[in-house]
Amino acid sequence: MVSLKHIANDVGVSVATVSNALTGKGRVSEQLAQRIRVRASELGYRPSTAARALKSGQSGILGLVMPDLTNPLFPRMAQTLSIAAERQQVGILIADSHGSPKTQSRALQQLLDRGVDGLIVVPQKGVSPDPMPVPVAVINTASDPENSVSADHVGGGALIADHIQHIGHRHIVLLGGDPVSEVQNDRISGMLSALPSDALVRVHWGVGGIQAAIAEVRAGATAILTTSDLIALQMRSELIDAQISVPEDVSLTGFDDMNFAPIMHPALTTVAQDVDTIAARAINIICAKIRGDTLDAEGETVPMRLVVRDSTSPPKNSINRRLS
Amino acid sequence: MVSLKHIANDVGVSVATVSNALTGKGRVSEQLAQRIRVRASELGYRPSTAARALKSGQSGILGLVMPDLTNPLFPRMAQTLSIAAERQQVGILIADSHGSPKTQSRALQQLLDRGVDGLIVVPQKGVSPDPMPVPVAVINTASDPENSVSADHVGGGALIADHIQHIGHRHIVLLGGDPVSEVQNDRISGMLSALPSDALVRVHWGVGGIQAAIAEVRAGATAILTTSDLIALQMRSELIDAQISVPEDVSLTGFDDMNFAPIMHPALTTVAQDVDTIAARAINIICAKIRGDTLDAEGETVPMRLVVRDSTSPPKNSINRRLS
DNA sequence: CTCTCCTGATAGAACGTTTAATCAGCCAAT
DNA sequence: ATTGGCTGATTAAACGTTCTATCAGGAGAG
Repeated sequence: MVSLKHIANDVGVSVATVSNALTGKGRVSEQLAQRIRVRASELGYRPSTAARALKSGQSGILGLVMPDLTNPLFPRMAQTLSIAAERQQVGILIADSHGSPKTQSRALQQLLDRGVDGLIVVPQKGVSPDPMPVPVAVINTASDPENSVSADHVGGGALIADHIQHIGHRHIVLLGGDPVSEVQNDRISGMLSALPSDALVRVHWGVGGIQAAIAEVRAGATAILTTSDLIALQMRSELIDAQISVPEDVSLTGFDDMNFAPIMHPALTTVAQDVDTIAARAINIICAKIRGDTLDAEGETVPMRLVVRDSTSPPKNSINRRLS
Repeated sequence: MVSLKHIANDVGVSVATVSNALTGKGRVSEQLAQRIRVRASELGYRPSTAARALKSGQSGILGLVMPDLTNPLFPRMAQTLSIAAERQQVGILIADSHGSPKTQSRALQQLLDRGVDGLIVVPQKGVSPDPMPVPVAVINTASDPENSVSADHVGGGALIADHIQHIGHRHIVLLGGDPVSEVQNDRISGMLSALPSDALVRVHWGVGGIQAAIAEVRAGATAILTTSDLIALQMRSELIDAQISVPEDVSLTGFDDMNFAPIMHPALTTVAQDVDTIAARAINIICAKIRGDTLDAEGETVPMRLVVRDSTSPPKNSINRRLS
């Protein structure tokens, strides 16, 4: 391990001068600085982050807490975060909160003990984290717009519902996974807001909802809007069993544009979260707070993007309905 | 930030005594130690990892480098690693190498600069990392059995091929994604090894392989064995278009047991990596090396597990074949 | 009574970096 | 000729922890 002292001895100057030369902070003649820089790189000098952290009180590390690392959005989130973090010269320490609020706060504590400079938290359903001694950015929660960055789930729901009503559907099933989830509720309410008042709309939840949806289709529903690609995939399976074809008999949509959505059969119409923007914005919020900057109204939600594929089409009997 | 010095002043002893009392290393009378511990916890003392790292030269942090964080195995890997790491009191710093060997070595360098104590690397296809100044555990590479832990891809291939031949298939297509991938080659060769010599076997690769497989099915093939669930899903789509039903007309298998495999239609027969064991073993290797322990022959591969679901069945004409 | 041994506690250095304070020269201005 | 200002470099302290060496004091042995 080659330290400032080694370089200092080697070049024949003091440690402080070496430090100044390398960081460009103090007063060093340009030629000496040059000589030091060259020698440092020759010796393969790497500054000790531990020493820096100790002296400055900043570790240059951010903590990332997710409720469930197997959440399909985690990979993309992690990737974008790590790229954005790399650009800002900070590292990302991950922690899993295994879905339970208790382990969430334990995970937070662990990260704090590791000396993270800030936290990025995707909170449990309905659990907002306690006030923390370091800056926090919360993802996918609209509760505290100051610290949070979230996809516009309501807008996304509206987007896809508008697409569906626009191509002529009037008897529609909305299918959610878990009524406790704030995110899923937002999506459903967004859908509801975009559907015309003359439409016949039914909302179902959970596993039982899938069978209910099939019954609804038998009763004339022409579209099923789910709050997750996973639910859509499951629904698709049941529809095959029930001999109902997509999109001829019924249109089907997902949510999140997961990896398998484009290669489903038919390719799934869905709505994509702009994970990149969300992650980048979260990093920005955190870094700005750490530097003490006042950030200018980053609180808005990030719009979602409609991805129309093959699982939606006008209802086969839409013309009849319009004539009636 | 409350430090040893605060506690020392508060209790009226020296810093060294406080340190000894809390770590239990020096010689402190039990009653004094008790008093110090109580006071420390009252003041909410948290040892500074930075100072510890500086003094000891160990950061207590492991680096995890993956070729692509959107890889579907990453979440489970990250989750298990983070749990195992938590148990061993170490943190996990993630880095993405975006698929390119160049950024892989940059990512490694970045982690080293952050002072990680060890590295867990899932290397690029065919790229083995340079010798490193810290212990390294390589995942899914059989090249260096000393440092590496890998799923038994060959065995997994054999497992699924054996299942297929066992239920009567004799005309079989093997479908790989990328012939450059060592992992996929292992899987294919495992399949080949388990198929009886009287079977008619064809191997196809890449996107063109999907159409080739369909042609093969038209020519009498009764099973398609892919090297990835994603390929299987894609194949499934094309089979629907081609009016070929699964598993009645053709059996289909995947690899990896990804999240969507059980909810595909029909639910996909596949082979699961024991990610938990792999991750735990990687952590063990790293921690043992860091402590300087000699580890006892952990080099073996981790067996895979066959998951039989609904996408495989005996070929409809298997009886005819057996009679002939 | 002195010497040694043991226990319980302390002083102080060290890890590598940053930074405020200081200092030696040198030139110009009073 | 003393003062003041400037440049280029150094000294030393500090961050919080660990750990070796040291020390005070009491007990026991000679």
